[in-house]
Amino acid sequence: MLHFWYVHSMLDHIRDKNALITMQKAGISKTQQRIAVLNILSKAATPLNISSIRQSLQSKTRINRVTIYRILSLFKMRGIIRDITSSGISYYELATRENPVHPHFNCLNCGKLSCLEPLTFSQAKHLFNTDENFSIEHIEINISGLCSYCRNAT
Amino acid sequence: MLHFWYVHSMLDHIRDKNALITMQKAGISKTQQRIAVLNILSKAATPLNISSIRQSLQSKTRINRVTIYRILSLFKMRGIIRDITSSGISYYELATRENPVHPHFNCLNCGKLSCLEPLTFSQAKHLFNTDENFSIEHIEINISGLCSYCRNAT
DNA sequence: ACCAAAAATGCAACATAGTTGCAATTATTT
DNA sequence: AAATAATTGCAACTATGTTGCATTTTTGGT
Ligand SMILES: [Mn+2]
Ligand SMILES: [Mn+2]
Ligand SMILES: [Zn+2]
Ligand SMILES: [Zn+2]
Repeated sequence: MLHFWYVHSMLDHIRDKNALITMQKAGISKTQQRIAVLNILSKAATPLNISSIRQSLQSKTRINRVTIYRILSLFKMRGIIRDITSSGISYYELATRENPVHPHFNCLNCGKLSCLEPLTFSQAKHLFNTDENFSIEHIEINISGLCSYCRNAT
Repeated sequence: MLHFWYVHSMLDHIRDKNALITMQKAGISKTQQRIAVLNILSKAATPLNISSIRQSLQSKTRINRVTIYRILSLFKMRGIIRDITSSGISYYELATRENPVHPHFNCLNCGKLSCLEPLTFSQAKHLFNTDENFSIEHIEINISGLCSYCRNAT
């Protein structure tokens, strides 16, 4: 019989190792706090905001509020994560090769942020009449409405 | 000879009248503070954030910080204005028939927010593989990079 | 494994955005 | 013009985000 806790701790172990490799590659020190933040983001199914990250963290690692901001800022600079600001709130998600920039859907009822299928940069760029003199560096698309759960739970 | 100040005060007068008509139509009380906020937004060439609105206001009308939030919130509810949240900051612009929802460009250097040509809702909606069970209510597109001024001023 | 240097964290203090309850003021209605 | 209804100002509060500096942890060399 396969024990749930066993599989779980095994996955955690793999994640820890991946976290270390990521930081190795980025050339930054491997601290307890950074590993913890990275693990939470890699476990997450959707982008997380600061308060979600904080909640997930405080049950495991002792970590200061300021430290989380500094870690997220560093990770972003190094291209390890990217942030999405939807309706004024910053969310964070892993930025890997397999996970390119994509639009997001924000449920107006439950607040959940979901990832949508990616649009290629050129696809998106083609849409905007920027024959103008803007040099586009980033395109952020946030869609809002009701998620399937909230729509059916009237 | 045409006097600058004369044309200016004439335009101000027209704006005041328009503001009153707008609030009449919306069925809300016509207060000094609301007229002031509406005039600032109708004068603006680009969407304004709270601090810009506050700065423009304090030279003319005495108005409390909280009141501005309440007015903007009311105007938004009544469809008089719409807000754009680009990189975590809320901006406000007039929402008229002649000015439909459109993408915005945020200069990463000078921070200025510019309005881009509108995309029709169906055009935009067509882009996203939302054969999924989301009901789309709003599509927000924020593009960032360098504006012409900042790009040429290297 | 140990030590010094470098880097990261924790803490306190601060800044700004945004919200709420309630009393004072202003707008609307009669 | 007075009564009523609505709006505003004020104080207090929450949440997010930033900075300087002392303490702790990590790193790299021995
Ligand atoms: Mn995503
Ligand atoms: Mn605009
Ligand atoms: Zn929902
Ligand atoms: Zn610029």
